[in-house]
Amino acid sequence: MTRIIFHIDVNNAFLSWTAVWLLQNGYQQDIRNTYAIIGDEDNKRHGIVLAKSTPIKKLGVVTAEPIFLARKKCPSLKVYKPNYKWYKEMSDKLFNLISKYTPDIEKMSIDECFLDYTPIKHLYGDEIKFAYKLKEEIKNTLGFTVNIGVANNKLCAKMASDFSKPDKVHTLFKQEIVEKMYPLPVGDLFLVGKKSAAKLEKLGIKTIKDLANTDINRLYPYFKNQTVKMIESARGIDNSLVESEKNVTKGLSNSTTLNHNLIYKEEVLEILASISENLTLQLRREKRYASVVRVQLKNAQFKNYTHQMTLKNPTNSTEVVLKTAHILLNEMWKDEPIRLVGLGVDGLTTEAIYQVSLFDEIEKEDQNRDLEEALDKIKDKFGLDVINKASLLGKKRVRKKY
DNA sequence: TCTGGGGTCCTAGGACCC
DNA sequence: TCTGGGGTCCTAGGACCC
Repeated sequence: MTRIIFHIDVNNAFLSWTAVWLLQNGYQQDIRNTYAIIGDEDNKRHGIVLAKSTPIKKLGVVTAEPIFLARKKCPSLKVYKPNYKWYKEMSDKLFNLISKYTPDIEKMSIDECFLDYTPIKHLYGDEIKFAYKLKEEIKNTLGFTVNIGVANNKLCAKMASDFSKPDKVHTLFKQEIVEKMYPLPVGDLFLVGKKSAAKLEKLGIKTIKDLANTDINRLYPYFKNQTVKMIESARGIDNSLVESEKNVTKGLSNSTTLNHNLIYKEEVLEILASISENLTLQLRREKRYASVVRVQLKNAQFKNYTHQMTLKNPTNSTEVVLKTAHILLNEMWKDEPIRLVGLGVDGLTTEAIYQVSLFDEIEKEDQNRDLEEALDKIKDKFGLDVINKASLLGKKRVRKKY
């Protein structure tokens, strides 16, 4: 059966949403029509462009570009700070509105989702008319515009929603692939990023059509198990389903680039302590537990390191996560200036699954012993004094515990 | 003139077990 | 003496997306 899939994508999401907020709070001007960007300049050493208005896009300003470069292209540019709490609110409103029509929605990010129209077509009729109606409803009730791509699978719907912006409905049905998708540069294909595009171009593969017509065996040495998927994508083939179960996140993380590089391990630990509070608070709110803890460091040369550890029993305790992070930090520490500190949890479960059995008690003991060992290791390495100094942290809980 | 933050998925290699 | 092979789990790093 031929499927009908929508991809719904907010135009310049962060900028549009800030524009809506400003208008609702008495601001006269709609910043969507001005030279405006969303970015965070102060506090960070050099901010980057998180989102941009259509007028400033025309001056060649691109996402993720340093703000000072954008300012060179447009000296009159205005920078507005991101308001993530508001963005989450707008995102929820959008997905709630769409959910009125079907539960078959797969969120792809804060501002994008897929919708399977196939099972509801008999209720709402022609898909293109419905797409236009939905687009208008979003604009009129929420105050921002979206693009909607309509196609026979997720990949083509996603490609279609990207065609021209803003406030548009595009189709990319099977019979339109050769005409609408084949001429595009290969880097425009979903999942072909910078690195892959560069490799492909070296091989003389410049357009999506070139890739569609390339023999699998020729590319296999370069892209291994990704090869088949890549070539099928170029041909507009994608059988993946719209899965609402994917809306449940599998991991959480938080990282921060410091104002100045950190020299001391204790300073890094301080950041980790505060992040671990945030993350485990989120976990506890959602009644979820993490089985993997991961620490990320970026040095002054921008080299990234990660160390991770799998826990015996999933946890959402701040103490356990922080202690694990501390062990990992000790493993990784090279006495070099650190630019970014991050902490993440993975392998999330909805229950703290202890091995329910005779082994239960043993497992718990094991866990305790592991923690003891960890503490001992830390004490061995630094001595109690240093640890206490580390908790200039001002976080009494941490000091008490150590 | 430097270069954010939050995710997912894949790969390669090592440890460990049978 | 010279040393298998399959399976699973874990880790570190990297590519990609927004």
